[in-house]
Amino acid sequence: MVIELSNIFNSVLTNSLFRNKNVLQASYTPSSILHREKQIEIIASILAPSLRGEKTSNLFLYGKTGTGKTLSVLYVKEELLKKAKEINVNLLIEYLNCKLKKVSDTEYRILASLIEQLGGSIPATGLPTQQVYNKFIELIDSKKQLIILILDEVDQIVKKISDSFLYSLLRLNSELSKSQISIIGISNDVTFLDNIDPRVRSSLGEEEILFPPYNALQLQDILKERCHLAFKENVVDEAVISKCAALAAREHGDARRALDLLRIAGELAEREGKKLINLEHLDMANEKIERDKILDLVETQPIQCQLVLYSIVLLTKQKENEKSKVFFTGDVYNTYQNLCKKLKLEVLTQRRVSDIIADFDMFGLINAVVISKGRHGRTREIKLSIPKNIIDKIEEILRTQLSL
DNA sequence: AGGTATTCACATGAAACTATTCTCTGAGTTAGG
DNA sequence: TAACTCAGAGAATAGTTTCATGTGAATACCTGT
Repeated sequence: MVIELSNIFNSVLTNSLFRNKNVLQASYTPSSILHREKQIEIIASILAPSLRGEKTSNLFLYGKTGTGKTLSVLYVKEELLKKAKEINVNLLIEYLNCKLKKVSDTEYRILASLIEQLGGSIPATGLPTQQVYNKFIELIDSKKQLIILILDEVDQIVKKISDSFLYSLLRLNSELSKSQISIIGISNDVTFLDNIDPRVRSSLGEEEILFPPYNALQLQDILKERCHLAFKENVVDEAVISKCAALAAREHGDARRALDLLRIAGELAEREGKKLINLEHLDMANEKIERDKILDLVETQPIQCQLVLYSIVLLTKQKENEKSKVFFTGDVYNTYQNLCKKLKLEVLTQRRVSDIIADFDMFGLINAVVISKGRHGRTREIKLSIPKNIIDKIEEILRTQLSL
């Protein structure tokens, strides 16, 4: 056993296709950012006055995931800091991703983590929020300086806390005497600005920059560049790259997705002991990403939702051999009820189950269309919209999680 | 035959309820002066 | 005495139920030919 294992280890060590896998990870910051020159230029020109010690406009960046928003801001941040140091200006730029679990839940935690980043400390719980505010202000205002606050995924804040928090952040300047603060908001929800307090809107969106999705050609460029660093010579050929770009371009031009795809394809090829990545690996990788996404979603659902899903899976299997392959909300609810009784769980109302079904529809797990069957009422026609092989896997997961 | 009314089986909305989490206050505890 | 800790009251929140209202077309029911 020991020997076999060491064989595996050794083959991984010697046969690796990768030169540096990190390059394909989301956290990696490339030295040059392709196809975002314009955006970076605009960001830089908006933030540039900070080098003269002037307050800059608030800035709002939006665009779909994987379009280089975070990357671009962080790049400008580094460059700005470098320059600021050179000419000796007191400039502080803080980046905070509001989506991180430990951060995002409450106003308190956001402030706390901001304070922590600024070098202060605060107990994890127990203090009144106002006091945390004061401490925050005190910390910022302790000396004359300019602060630029980058809030990644601001939409999360609003979703979880309401926009009043943003409002007070934006108005912070009036409470500061020595220093000044500007805020950069990043969001991948394009409609975000439309449904928030107009006061916040006008003030956060003083300047707005849209990050359009990459097209397939641009993705190719990015991939090529990274491939060079990530893989050894002759591991990836042109066809693979262009296919990879095409796949990702279909997913609203998500560069992160493209890189993941390539990395996973590489890992798969490596595991097979191949010397180069071919198109099949890419397909497998694509499928794997898709599958992982779905399975993850299924696994993290609360138990009642899982039960509803399980009912749907059961019905799908049952209807497989019958003439009419469709079934309706009522059918799902019945099966669900039976399952609940069997498991001695409390039964949710039909109203709720209806909402849960609507949720699954939104996730894309199922396809539910409202139809009218005339005299026989109105209901949803439900279909699982998942490849067959994954359905089995889901059934398995649900069965173990529900201990059926 | 052609038109109207009914009716089903849920969808969809709003409000109320509930259990859990979060915030905040003051009492109690600790430690340093 | 100031700083810290912690329990419990009160507020916020998410998940759910209750109540109310809406909906599209197959079907039942007319109506006049």
